[in-house]
Parts: sequence; structure tokens; C-alpha cells
Amino acid sequence: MPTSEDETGPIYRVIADKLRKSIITGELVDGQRVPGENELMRRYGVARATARQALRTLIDEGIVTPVRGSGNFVRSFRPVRRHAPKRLSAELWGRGRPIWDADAGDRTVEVDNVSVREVRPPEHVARALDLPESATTVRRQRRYLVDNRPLQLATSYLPAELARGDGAVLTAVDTGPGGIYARLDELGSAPAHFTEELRVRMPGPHEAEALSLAPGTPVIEVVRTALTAHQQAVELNEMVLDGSAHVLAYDFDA
Amino acid sequence: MPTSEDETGPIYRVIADKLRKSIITGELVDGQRVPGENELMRRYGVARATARQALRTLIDEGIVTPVRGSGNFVRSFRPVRRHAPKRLSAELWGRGRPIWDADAGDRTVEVDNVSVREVRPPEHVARALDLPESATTVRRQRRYLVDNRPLQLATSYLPAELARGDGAVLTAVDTGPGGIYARLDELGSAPAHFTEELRVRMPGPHEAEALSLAPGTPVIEVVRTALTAHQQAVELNEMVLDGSAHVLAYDFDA
DNA sequence: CAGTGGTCTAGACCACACA
DNA sequence: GTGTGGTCTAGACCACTGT
Repeated sequence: MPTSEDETGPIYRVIADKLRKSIITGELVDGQRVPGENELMRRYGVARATARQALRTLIDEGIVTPVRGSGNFVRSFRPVRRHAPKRLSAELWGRGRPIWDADAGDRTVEVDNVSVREVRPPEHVARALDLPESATTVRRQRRYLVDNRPLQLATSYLPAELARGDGAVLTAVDTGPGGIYARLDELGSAPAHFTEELRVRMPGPHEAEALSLAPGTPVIEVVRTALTAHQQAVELNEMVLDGSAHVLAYDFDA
Repeated sequence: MPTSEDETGPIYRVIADKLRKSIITGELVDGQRVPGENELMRRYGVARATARQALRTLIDEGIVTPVRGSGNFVRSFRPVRRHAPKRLSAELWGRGRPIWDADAGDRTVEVDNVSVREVRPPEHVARALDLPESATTVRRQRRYLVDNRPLQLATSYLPAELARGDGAVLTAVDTGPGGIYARLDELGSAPAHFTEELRVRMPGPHEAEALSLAPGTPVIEVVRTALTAHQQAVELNEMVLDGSAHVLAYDFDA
């Protein structure tokens, strides 16, 4: 009698369903502990692996987070709203303000793990920037933290040619007021149009580590291309966002 | 000797890392079978649960899909590109063409599980549409399939008031050429602006079922508000997309 | 039919959290 | 120290796939 399916499906599913229900109905609140493995074993008379699988289901759905030595907890959700069109308006960086001001509110924003190098671009980057075979790019990598929580990894590529004679600016770790876009403006290559492409997937182990992602958290991959008024691509920025921490907003006309 | 960690971390992680590597380097190609549980048990001398956990890791990362009775396979990834600004241009629906033509290419597009009802809107919908307490809405639900694969669920709400006297049109299952936006145009409420809000999360069991999602597949929740030229909200559309099957594109100016 | 993944049991040792 | 989740073993029966 102790195997696979009865009429209602696998046991672990039944248990997971009950737990999910008590979370959705608000019986179990944000941050509250859910019944642990031992408790589920007692309550439903199942083996440990089965209780575990029930919890695993909820973890995979991203509604519960396990904490070693302590228990499983209902996950809270307070995303950052990221409104790309507003963030990247020239009004903002034109006045020398960092673009993150646009959506961070009164949260603290920090930048981390900065690395700037001149590199041969990957093939898809060279194509996007319309660069010849031999060209090199300035690659800028960094990590953003909001309220001390890592939320985003970013790697951007700029044609090294743009930096000729003024290379120190684009290559500097600190890009100064208004950031890289203000510098591009001063070089006569102000971004005028942007396109963003979004993909969604589960993180690899490196990304899960760098963003401190709980199991069951997807990431959003954003690839942004910045174009001048003459449709010249001047930057390609590949970002990886913690999916549980973001709401992305866009607007456009019919 | 057969417990938890050695210097390189848990055994299942080591196994998962090797498998992942052979997928990324192209040793194992799209759609190809990866070594099964029995093979991993033999090759690494581990118990079944351990081999299983290694495979589970890759499944959770969305790069492998299990098939009952057959094996685990490298997952292929051929997303639909969804360019919202183009899809929703008035040129398109203004000519009576269905908006899905914009990005589906030569794939077949079908609509499924259509349900149209007049309902009291949920609280957040009433707020978004700026409706009084007592107002009702027309709710349209459906599922989209591309090449026979379910890709998207959609639920849209329109103020029932808009349909007064011409209710049969907005309430019809088939909205006719150009879809609902063309009908709104005829009623003098043509959408002029759109805003979209995107969230990412793992699906609940109902969504996983309706979209035939493999384990490890996140969904994208898109909430779109359609506004007239006078900033009047005339539709709110809540969509749930198969995250592994979509690339979303947006563009905007600085 | 043999082989595969899906589910389940009944144990075990470990690192970590908390009182 | 007790309880928690993390990892692991060694079995078992099941439904399903493919030959």
C-alpha cells in the first residue's frame, strides 16, 4: 500500500497542495515557518524522503525558502520596480544623476566587483555593435546591490574605438556623474534610442552564487542596445536580474 | 566514506557539473539523451537517489527535460520573439489583421479554451481601470497555441459600460477582424498608449498543466494596460507566458 | 520484454541554528 | 544538546517507452 498513486495523485503532491493552499489563503504568512520534515512525517505517516519531496515542490515553485538548521519559511516578495524608459531618459543622465535614482526610491544602491578590460568581443556582441572582425571593445562588468542585497549583474561592451584619445574616461572604474551615457554624450555619441530583449531562465550555479539566489528563483536576462540618433550602436549591455526582486515596466504607443 | 562533502562539494553537484559542462561545450547536443540514472550509478558508484539528485539539478536549471520510460534529454530552445510595440501598432489592428501575425512568422497560431463572462472585477483590476465600486467588467480568457504548443494564457478585463448597447460585440467569442482593439476603436475608445509590467516566477501546478511546462520552466507574467488618447484605461490584460519559449523585445528613446 | 524514470520506505551521518 | 535541513545508501514497486 505504500507506493505511488492513489486516486488523488502522489502523496507528496497532496501534501504540497495542502501546504500551498495554507500559504495562498494567508493561513501562513510571509516569513513564517512552515511545518518541517519531521512534522510532516508524523502528520502524514510518510518517510522522510516523501516529506522532503513535498517541501521541495514548494521550494521549486519559489514560494518557500529553506534555511539550514532552522526550517522552511514562506518567502516574502518586495520587488524593485524598474521602469526602463524613465531610467534611461536623457533628462536624468543629462543632469549628471545616476540612473538608478529613478526607481530605487530611498533604498541604498551600491556597485560591486567592478572590472574594466579591453577585450575582443564575443561574436554576438560584435554583430550587435556592427564591428569589424579585428575590432576590440571595452568591457565593463559590475554587480549592483540594493539595500545590501545583490540584485543584478551587468556586463557592457563599448567599441574601443570610441575611447580613442579619451580612453581614460571610458576605461575608468568610476565613470563620473551621469555615468557612461553622460560620457558618451561628451564624446559626441549620446544614446538616443534603446532596445531591450528579455529572456527568462533558471540561473546557473555561478549566477545563483553571485546573486545569493534561493532555490526556485528564476533570473531575467536583459540585453540592451544603445543607439545614437544616427542609429549607430554604441553600447551593448547584458544584465542578469534576480527575477524574484524585480518588476519591469515598459510603455509605448499604438 | 559515503557521506556529504569532500573537498569539491557534494557528489551530486560534482556529477551535475560534469554533465552541465558537456552540454555547454556542445559534447551533448540539443535533444540528445544524457546518461541515465543507472549509467550514473555505475559510472560514479553512487546510490540511485544521488544519481537522481544530479539529474534533478539540471532539470531544475531548465537545461534537461526528463521523459518517462525513456531518459533525460538536452532541452532545445526555440523561442518566439514578441515585440510588443510592433504587435500593438495601430497600423496592424487598424487594418483588421490579428496582432499575432506580427511575430509568429509562418507558424500556426490557434486560440483555445475561450471563455467570456461578465464579472465583478478583482480589486486590483478595478483600481487599474479606475472603476467605481459597483462596476462590472467583461472578462475574456483564452489560451494561445503556436505550432500546437500552448505558449500563453491570457485574461483581459474591459469595463462593461463600454459595451452598453453594443454588448454583443465585446462579449462575442470571436471578436472579428483586428480583434478587440479594432472593436474598441469602433466604439470610440481606440487604445493609444500601453503600459506593460513584467514579473517572473515559477508556475503553480495549474499553470504548469495548462502550458504543458517541463519542470524547471519559469513563467513571465505580463500585465498590460491599454489607455485611450485621453488616458482612459479601457483594458487590462493579464498574461502568463511560457518563459522558455519567449524573447520579449521593447524599444524606447532617451 | 528489458530499461527508464517516478514514487516510496527505513535507515544513516553531517553541518548548522538556537536556546 | 536537541532539532533542523543537507546528503547519502540500499533496497522496493510502479507506469511508461521502446524493441
